[in-house]
Amino acid sequence: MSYEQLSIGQVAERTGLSVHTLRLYEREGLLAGEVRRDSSGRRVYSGWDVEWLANCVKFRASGMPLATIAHLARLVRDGSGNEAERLELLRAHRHHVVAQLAQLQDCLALIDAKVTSYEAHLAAGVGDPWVSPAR
Amino acid sequence: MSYEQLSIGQVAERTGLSVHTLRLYEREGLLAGEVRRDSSGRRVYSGWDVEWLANCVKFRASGMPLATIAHLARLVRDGSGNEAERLELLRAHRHHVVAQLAQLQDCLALIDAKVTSYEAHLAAGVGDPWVSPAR
DNA sequence: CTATGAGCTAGACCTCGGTCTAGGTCAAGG
DNA sequence: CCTTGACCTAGACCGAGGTCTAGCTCATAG
Repeated sequence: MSYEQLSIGQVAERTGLSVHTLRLYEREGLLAGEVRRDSSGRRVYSGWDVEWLANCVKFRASGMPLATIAHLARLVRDGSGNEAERLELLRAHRHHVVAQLAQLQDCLALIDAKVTSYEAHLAAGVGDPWVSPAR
Repeated sequence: MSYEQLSIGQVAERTGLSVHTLRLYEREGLLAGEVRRDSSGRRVYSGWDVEWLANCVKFRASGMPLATIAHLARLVRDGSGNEAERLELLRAHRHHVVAQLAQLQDCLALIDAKVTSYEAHLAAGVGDPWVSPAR
């Protein structure tokens, strides 16, 4: 089984992150497998690194701070024996995500109410649905 | 009908924002009704302002930038005649929120998969479900 | 009369997450 | 040989969104 050998530019392309950001993430300890270097010091990523980074992108998109991802990465890097801690971390983030979902649903309901009322307003010429009371 | 007269501290209490943040929001133009002042220059908020701010909080929680909220506030402040623009702005944000919901769902699926696999791992002692391949 | 507490302004400061620059190394191609 | 382009490091810079400080004005309570 031969591992893919990817340059930072290729990884940037497939993860959607910039090369700058990839180097930042590495400095911040987000990578779960230490990055090897070729003979002239350039980073060599594996396909597995790309998968891990794709997960990082999702974690970021769901509001996980870099420090937390770094924490998780360290646990994974440290190998077996801390699975309970990883699970705990994931569950904590899960709670966070579920809370965000609820908030977004809530906001969506507000928007939909306003949109509906503006549509009615525009169609029928009824009063401004979001007006400050005269004072 | 008598309007409520609220101090900045009371508004902070009921919106969950700090007084600092309330003043920031005002400077940034997020308020849809200009804030009056009492005889000695202190801000006097109405119940309507609090409602508006509660909406702002939801917008913020769903990722709307301050500048966009300020834009919406300006439209509302300017009064009738720009309802179509407000509607457009709300619809744009709605799209944004829906996209975020999808991303969060996606992330939730990832987390749930990992959580499930860690639980199985911990219960049964099977292999580390998130291990870097040996290399 | 004075001390306390809430509010005021202007502006400094902070964190987070990127983004970009300067100045250098290296390999391949014309 | 020389240019081009991708990569390297270290570190500056940036925008967003808050948060806090200094120094002031008031009103109320003791």
